[in-house]
Amino acid sequence: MTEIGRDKVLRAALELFGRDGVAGTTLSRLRQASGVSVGSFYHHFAGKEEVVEALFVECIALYQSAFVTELRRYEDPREGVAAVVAFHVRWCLEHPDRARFLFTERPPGGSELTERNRAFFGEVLAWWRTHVHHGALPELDLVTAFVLWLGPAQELCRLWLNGEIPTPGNDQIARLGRAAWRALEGDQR
Amino acid sequence: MTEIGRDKVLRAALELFGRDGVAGTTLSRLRQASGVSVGSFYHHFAGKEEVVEALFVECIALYQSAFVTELRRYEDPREGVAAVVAFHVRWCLEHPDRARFLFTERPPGGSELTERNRAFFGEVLAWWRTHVHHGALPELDLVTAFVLWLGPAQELCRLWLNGEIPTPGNDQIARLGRAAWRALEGDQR
DNA sequence: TCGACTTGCAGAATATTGTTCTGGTGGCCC
DNA sequence: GGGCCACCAGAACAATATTCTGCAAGTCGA
Repeated sequence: MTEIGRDKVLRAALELFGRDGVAGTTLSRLRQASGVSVGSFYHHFAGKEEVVEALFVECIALYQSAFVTELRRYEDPREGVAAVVAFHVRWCLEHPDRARFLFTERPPGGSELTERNRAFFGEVLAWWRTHVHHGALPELDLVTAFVLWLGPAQELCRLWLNGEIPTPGNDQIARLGRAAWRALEGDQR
Repeated sequence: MTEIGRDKVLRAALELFGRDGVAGTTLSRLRQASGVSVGSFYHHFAGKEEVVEALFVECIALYQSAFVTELRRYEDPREGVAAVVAFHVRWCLEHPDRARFLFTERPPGGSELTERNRAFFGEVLAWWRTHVHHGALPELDLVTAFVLWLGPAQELCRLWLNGEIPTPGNDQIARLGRAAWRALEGDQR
């Protein structure tokens, strides 16, 4: 398990991709920042694109696992919905590099990614359904529910990550949580 | 006003950037697709990045002007809010190349862009305020209002543009419009 | 009408960046 | 030891982006 070189690249990539974007990061700078030779780099990765994909998987795994952990803490759907909205924003604020990379770069297509997404949505859906069953949440299709739930928070984060708005405050985050609940609760299929 | 070469590049870039992304579009393909020589290209643009910026400005100008036109058609705030949500999604469906470029690429920093954005938000804000004044809409700060209003639609479009979900249907769009209204209306500063 | 000047263009030459190739450690197993 | 393998080094090469030199057609004032 001696993945020292590989990990060095990924750590450096996280910072460089976050700051300068994937396109703005040259391979030599990435190598320079990670202290890795050409040969070593291509030993671990097929190319730049594979670094993107690996990093994407790593970041999204972190995000999704924290997301699910947070979600599971809540029995009450109203609390859960608001909590996850707050979680999303706070996660972006606490991991700006990872978030910028995840949410402002075009996602790569890799199959591991779709696999993880499937699992993730499965978890969320399970939580959702238990509450639908009890009549607390409407039976929206998952996509609609998802965008109503997290779309505003996501858009807010993107604006912040792009430097277009100041850091969101607690009251603003709370407002998004309450609004998400109203948006979700009111509609019936 | 003989911008023939320049325009040929922009038209080709729209298609190529939309399909393959900025990073995936090489300069030679862009030149080949637009039938423009190296010299001609660099006569009109300082480099690839400037093409991105010019195209971005062009696309966002189209989008924003259509947005404002649509918005102005509505006196009733509830109708206006829902109509603009629908407009946003339909605009993406009707101009997938432009939308993909605008909403899935990292926005460039140019000053003309911030200028246009300022003007645009000014227009929207004006509409918003007239209704706040009449008590029909809450006095949210513009950012919060904006993400609540269009965040879900925007996220839905992004998912579609990335090929992750099927084409949104009319009922789904209408639902987002009604939900946006509930999200906005309920909250007071 | 001349000629300085500009705009738009062509393509060779060059610089920058990404990828492949050849090889060299050092550990591990037989 | 010798074959094998993960890891690494860096020269060589390929692809891509950018600069440079020059040319043709307009235009504008003297």
